Amino acid sequence: MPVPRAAAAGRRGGIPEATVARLPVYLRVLTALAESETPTVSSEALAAAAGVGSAKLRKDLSHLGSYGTRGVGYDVEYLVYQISRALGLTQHYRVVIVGVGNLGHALANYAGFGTRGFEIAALVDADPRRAGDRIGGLDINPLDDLERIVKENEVSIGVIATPAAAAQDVCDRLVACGVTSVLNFAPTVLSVPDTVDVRKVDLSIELQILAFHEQRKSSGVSAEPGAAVPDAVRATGVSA
Amino acid sequence: MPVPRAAAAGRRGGIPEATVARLPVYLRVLTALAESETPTVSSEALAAAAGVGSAKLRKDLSHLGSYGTRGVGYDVEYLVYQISRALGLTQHYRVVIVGVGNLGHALANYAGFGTRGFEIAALVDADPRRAGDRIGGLDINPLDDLERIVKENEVSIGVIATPAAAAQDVCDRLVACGVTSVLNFAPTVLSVPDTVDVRKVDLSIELQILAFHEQRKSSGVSAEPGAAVPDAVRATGVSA
DNA sequence: GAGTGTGAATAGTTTCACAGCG
DNA sequence: CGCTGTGAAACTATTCACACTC
Repeated sequence: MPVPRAAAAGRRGGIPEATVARLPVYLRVLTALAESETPTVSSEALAAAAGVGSAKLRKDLSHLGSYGTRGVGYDVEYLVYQISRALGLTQHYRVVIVGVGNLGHALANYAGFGTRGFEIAALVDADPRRAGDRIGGLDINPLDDLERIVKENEVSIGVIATPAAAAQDVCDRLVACGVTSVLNFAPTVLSVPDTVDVRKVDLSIELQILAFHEQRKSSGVSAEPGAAVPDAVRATGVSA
Repeated sequence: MPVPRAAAAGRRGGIPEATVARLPVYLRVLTALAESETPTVSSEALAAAAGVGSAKLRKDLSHLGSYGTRGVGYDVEYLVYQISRALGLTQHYRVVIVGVGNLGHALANYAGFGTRGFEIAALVDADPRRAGDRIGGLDINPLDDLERIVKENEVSIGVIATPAAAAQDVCDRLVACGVTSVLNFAPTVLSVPDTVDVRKVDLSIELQILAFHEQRKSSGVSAEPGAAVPDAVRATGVSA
């Protein structure tokens, strides 16, 4: 079924999404190993520390290139560098956090933020009473200054930690002044042009997913009895 | 076509993970619709509001049963009920939050927590100076009381918001006293028996994933032949 | 006519298993 | 030998397109 459609495998940029999502985990483990001066790791050991299977790990790394040594494993330092590079962490990204409530506060203080390639350019909040306060060494700016801040600092990533009702508006403003990646903590679906990437982090969704599995454990796993309605409807086609 | 081998003919609990992860989004949109007293929605409208394609939405809902009406759409109230039930939200879950730093503080105040089937049974922190403080109407308990609290309240979900160094230990203790679902905010891979579900929420991983895509935008995206970088989008849907 | 529900086609991901290098 | 790198197989998920119901 030809019509190969050039999957761009192997070529630059052809790293599968699922792999990209795991690279940061490997990177974290490798960084810890580097600090304890471990020179090399096997796929087996690295995979165990990252909580994945070794075959998956090797396949993931194979998308970056051939950086292991057969019979030995991977050089820790070198692999740290290669993964950082693949993720684009050799560049610098400036971030603006909008909304300095409890969550924004937590984010502003989050140490891992500054560590690798990310820099908080500014904190912004709609509440004028908060403007001028400092958190983690950073001033809080009024929302009106958002556009100026983004442009002056060449911010490329916006973090939205506002209430749900404000999120789309803030997002539109960020996008309008050139932000191309958004991390959304507000419980809303944001709509953006498809040149912009949005990732969402949503506590209540995570809890609900856990609830689903939790429920399944407590009720006999065999069937799904449902509450009051006979739901066995599963009309799986007519199966002839 | 290779031999199919004995596939999942049995169809057990049968809702795909990917679907489970989206149901909470649909539920949120539907809840909003219910509040604005909209009686029915089409898959098209609901999908748009949830940010997915309509075919995907219909397929997702079809795993719960046949709850739509052809030519009309879905009854909002009824669908809210069916999704809630499928997710196990008709049951009640008690949650303990361990670690009341900035993030734990934010979580404790998170309104969405109490809303649907979840109840924060207790807050726990290792710092004895914090014990006795109250946040959002809840006392902070010393870490030593963790086991007692979990058992007395029949906690089934543990939320870990401690520093990375403490996370595995806290997790082990939670698991030892019967917690079967864990939501981990600490930047570590937790290891648990496979009877326990862990979901992780990790800010720096999300940022790194965004960085990857960001990098790809700024460097000439050489690998993509057909799709240029049409930027008419720059001006769309914004103003404000 | 409008819009759901679903087989079939396609795309993406994980797992297997082993060839081959150090 | 041990361990990486990788085709091929198995599985999971998305998209298409249309029969069928209201």
